[in-house]
Amino acid sequence: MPPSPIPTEPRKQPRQARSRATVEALLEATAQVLVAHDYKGSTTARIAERAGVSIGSLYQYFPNLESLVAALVDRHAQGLLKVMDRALEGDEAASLEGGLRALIHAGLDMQRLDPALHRVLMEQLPNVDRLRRARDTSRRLTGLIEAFLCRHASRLAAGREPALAAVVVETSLEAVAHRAVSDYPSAPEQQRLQDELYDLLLNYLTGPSIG
Amino acid sequence: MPPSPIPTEPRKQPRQARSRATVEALLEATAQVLVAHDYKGSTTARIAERAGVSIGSLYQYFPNLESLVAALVDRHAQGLLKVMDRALEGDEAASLEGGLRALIHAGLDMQRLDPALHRVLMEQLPNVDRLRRARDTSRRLTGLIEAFLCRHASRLAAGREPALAAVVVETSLEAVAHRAVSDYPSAPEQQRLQDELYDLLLNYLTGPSIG
DNA sequence: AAATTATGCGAGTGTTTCCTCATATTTCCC
DNA sequence: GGGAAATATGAGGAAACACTCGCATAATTT
Repeated sequence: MPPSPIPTEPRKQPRQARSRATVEALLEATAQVLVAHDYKGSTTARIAERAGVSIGSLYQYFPNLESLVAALVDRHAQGLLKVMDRALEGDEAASLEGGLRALIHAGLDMQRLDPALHRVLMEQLPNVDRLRRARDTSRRLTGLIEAFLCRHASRLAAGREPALAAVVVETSLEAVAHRAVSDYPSAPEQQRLQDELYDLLLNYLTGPSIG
Repeated sequence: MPPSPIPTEPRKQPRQARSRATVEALLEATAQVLVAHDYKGSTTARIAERAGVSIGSLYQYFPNLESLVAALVDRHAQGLLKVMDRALEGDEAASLEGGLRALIHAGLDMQRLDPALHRVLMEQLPNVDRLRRARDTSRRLTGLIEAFLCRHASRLAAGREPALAAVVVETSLEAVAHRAVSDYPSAPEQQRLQDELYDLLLNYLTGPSIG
């Protein structure tokens, strides 16, 4: 039996500055508790306590725990898209090589924004939510990359389809960046992995297409 | 505050055939419940019920819920390593190209063994356990790949270090295979992604090293 | 400054969960 | 066949949980 549909719409909008601060504190506390205790250990009581707010106030703005997490996911995804968009629309992206460098830099930044939070959000959310929202941002991310590749279609290897290549690039970029940040914390190690990532993607895009 | 240390050692060994069947049923039920309800919804009562066993019996062999999941993780990891090992020790791996094909095939098989279970185990486990165990198998997987690359060191691009390359190969292989299986269920789509993956890895290993 | 609206509070309710323990049944071994 | 060891049982204690509701306080409006 798949999990039942859970309402994730916010209960009401904060109107005064005071309540906007409360909502903000709740979101921040949710992030912290999520990181500290995993999804399963994240309880409404803990979140309210961390936010310095009463349980009642929490339920004033969020109908349930899931909606709080959903709001956090949305905000985080917004940040990711902004980072990636800036990278692919900047001057550096005029050349394929420059764009790739910017892309990799952005990929690492995405992980570094709040690596622990990123991890929990990507990995631990209940599947319903996670699949819908995460896949949606992932798709939009892939779309951005595809547009970038199309702009440099002449540089791509013969037979390398931008749509498919974008999926490959996005997936391996995120995975290697993730691993670099979480498994190789030292700066020089990260730099070497970053260089390898550049080789990986550039050779793939411009190298011979065998498939 | 990081999650507290939780004992995950099995409580006692089953001696008779009957109890070995009980333990087996519990593990199988854990897998099923985990897939059906996510980690957060997986309760001891549900697992025992699914296994056709009483709660008491569950606690006879496992000190807590986490230890059950840990046992399942170990068993699954064992399977993954076996699949990968067979691929890299077979005749196909005599050439770099053949080995790569076998590697990719194994990577996809790893996902396909029990994709839903694989997913939950990879994504939803509490961090303590997950980090320790998953990272360990990941490291051993990387080790297998590194050994394979060393055997074909003469084919690698100048400056391509096997140890570092193995990390890149393992990470992107797993990520793209994961995505192929879970996002592109149709056979032809998976085949195309498989071909792209081959290009990605081969061009990376043998193509020019810019870094 | 009174009335109205927005916000904040937290003890309490009903449920779910983990896990124990006293007891019953089965298997083993002499 | 009989005693000992292994295994199975499930009611129930204790704690944790999500969420409500009646009331207090603060801000805004009139």
